[in-house]
Amino acid sequence: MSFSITEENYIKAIFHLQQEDGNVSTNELAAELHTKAASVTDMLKKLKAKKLLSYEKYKGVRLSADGKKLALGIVRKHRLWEYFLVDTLQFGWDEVHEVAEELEHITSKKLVEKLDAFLGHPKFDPHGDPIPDSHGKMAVQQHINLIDLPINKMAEVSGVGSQSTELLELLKHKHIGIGTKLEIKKKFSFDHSIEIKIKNQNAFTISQQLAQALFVKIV
Amino acid sequence: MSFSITEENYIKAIFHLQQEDGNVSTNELAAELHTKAASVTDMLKKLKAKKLLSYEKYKGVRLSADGKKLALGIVRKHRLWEYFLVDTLQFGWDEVHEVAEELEHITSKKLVEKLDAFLGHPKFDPHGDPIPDSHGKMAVQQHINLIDLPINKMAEVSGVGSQSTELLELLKHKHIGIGTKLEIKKKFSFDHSIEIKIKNQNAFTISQQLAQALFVKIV
DNA sequence: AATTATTTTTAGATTTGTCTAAAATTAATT
DNA sequence: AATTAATTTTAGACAAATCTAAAAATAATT
Repeated sequence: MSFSITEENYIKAIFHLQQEDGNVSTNELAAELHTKAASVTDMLKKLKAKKLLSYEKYKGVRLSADGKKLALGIVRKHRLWEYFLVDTLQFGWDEVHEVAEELEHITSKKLVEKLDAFLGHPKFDPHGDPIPDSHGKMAVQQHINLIDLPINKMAEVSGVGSQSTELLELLKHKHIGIGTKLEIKKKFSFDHSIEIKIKNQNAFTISQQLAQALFVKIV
Repeated sequence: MSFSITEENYIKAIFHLQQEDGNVSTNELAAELHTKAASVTDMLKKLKAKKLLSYEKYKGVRLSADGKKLALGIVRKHRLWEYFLVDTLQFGWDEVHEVAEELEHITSKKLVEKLDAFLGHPKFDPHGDPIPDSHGKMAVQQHINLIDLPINKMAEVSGVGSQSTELLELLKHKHIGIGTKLEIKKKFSFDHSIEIKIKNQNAFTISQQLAQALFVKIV
C-alpha cells in the first residue's frame, strides 16, 4: 500500500503531537498542518479506513502500529536528509528543515539505505534529534529542557523544540547552536527569564519562551 | 510562479519530444505520459495560460522561452541526481532513472547548486546525456547512433536512447554499458541487425531496435 | 471530391484534498 | 442544572487532474 504526500504529512504530524499528548485532537492537528478542522475530520476517516490510526468521533486520534511504522520511516528519511544536507552539502543547520520536508517523501527504500550507509549510519540529526534505524528504533537522548537545568550546571545544547525559521533566526543571532556549552547563572521568577553564560562570553538573559525551546544534556 | 509536479512532467515530456519533432502532437504526449488525449488537451490550455507554451487547437504545441527554461531546470536536476546516485551512492547506472524522476521535483535552488558543486560540476550524466548548467547551457556530445557507425570503426558507448527498464535489462544481460568499447563487424540488410564485437569478447549480433537505442562516439 | 479513418477537442463525471457554513457534541461557567 | 462557549462533525461546494463517450476537425483513401 502506498500513501500520498498529504497522507504522510498527517501521519507525521500525529506522530509528533502524540509524543506528549497521548490522544491528538482535531484542532491541534488543524493548527499543526495549517488547515481547517473540517478537512482534518475528512482525512482522519480516510486514514482510519487504511488502518493507520484509531479514531472515534469526538474522541481524538492515535496512531496504530502500522501508522507508527510509517511515521518512523518518514522521520528517518527527514533526519537522514538533514544530516546529508549539513554534513555533505555544507548547508547551515538552520536552513535544512524545509528542504528535508520535501525530500522525506521520496519513496525509494534502496535510496534511504544507501544514503544511511554513505553517511555512516548517523544516530542524531543536526538538530540533535535521534534518527530511527531501518527497524524504527532510535537512540534515546536524555534531552533536558533548558528551563529545568539546575543553576551553575554546565550543559551542552543538544536539540531545539521547534524548527520554525523565527526560532532559528533568533538562535543564529544569539550564536546559540547544537553543541554550544552554557550554564544558567540566574532564574527570574517575575517573567521566568533566565540568565545564561556561554563559555568565553558575557552572560545575557533569554526569555522563558526561548529557554523552553532549547534542550540540553549535562556534560 | 510555481508549478505542480504534474505540470512539470508535461513540460519535460514536451521538451524531450520536441527535440526531434518540432511541434508535438496531443497523442504523442498522451502516449509519453501514459494518459489520455482528453487529459492532455485540458492541461495544454492551462499551461498556455501560464505562458509556458504556444498552443493552437489541432495545431500541436511548442514550448515558449519560459517553458524551455523550466524544462532545462528539471532536466538539470534529473541528471545531477542520477550522477549523485551512481557516483556517490554506488547505484547501478540502470537503476537510477525512477528515483531521479522523483528527486527532479525537489524545489530548492540552493540544493541544486550545492549538489552540483559537491559533484564537481559534472558535464554528463551516467547515461551519457549532457547536464545543463545553471544557465541552461549544455555541452554538445556528438553522439552518433550505433546504426550509423561505419564498419570496423572503434567506438565507445556514450548514451542510450531511452530509459525503459526493458532496455536497461537487455543491456545488462549483454554486458553493454556506458563506456563499453565496440566495433561493427557486419550489417545484415535483411532485418537490419548488426554484428558487433566488444573488446576481448566473441562477436554477436544485436537487433535493429537495440542498435537504434544505442549512441556511441568514435574513439 | 466524397467518404472513411484518425486525431483532437468538448461535455460531463470522478477522485483527492480542501473550504465555508450550519448542525451536533462536548466542555466550561454561571 | 441550565446556559454559554468551544470543539468537532456533517453537508454541500470547489479546484486540480483525470477519465469516458460523443462531437468536431483534420488527414488519408478510394
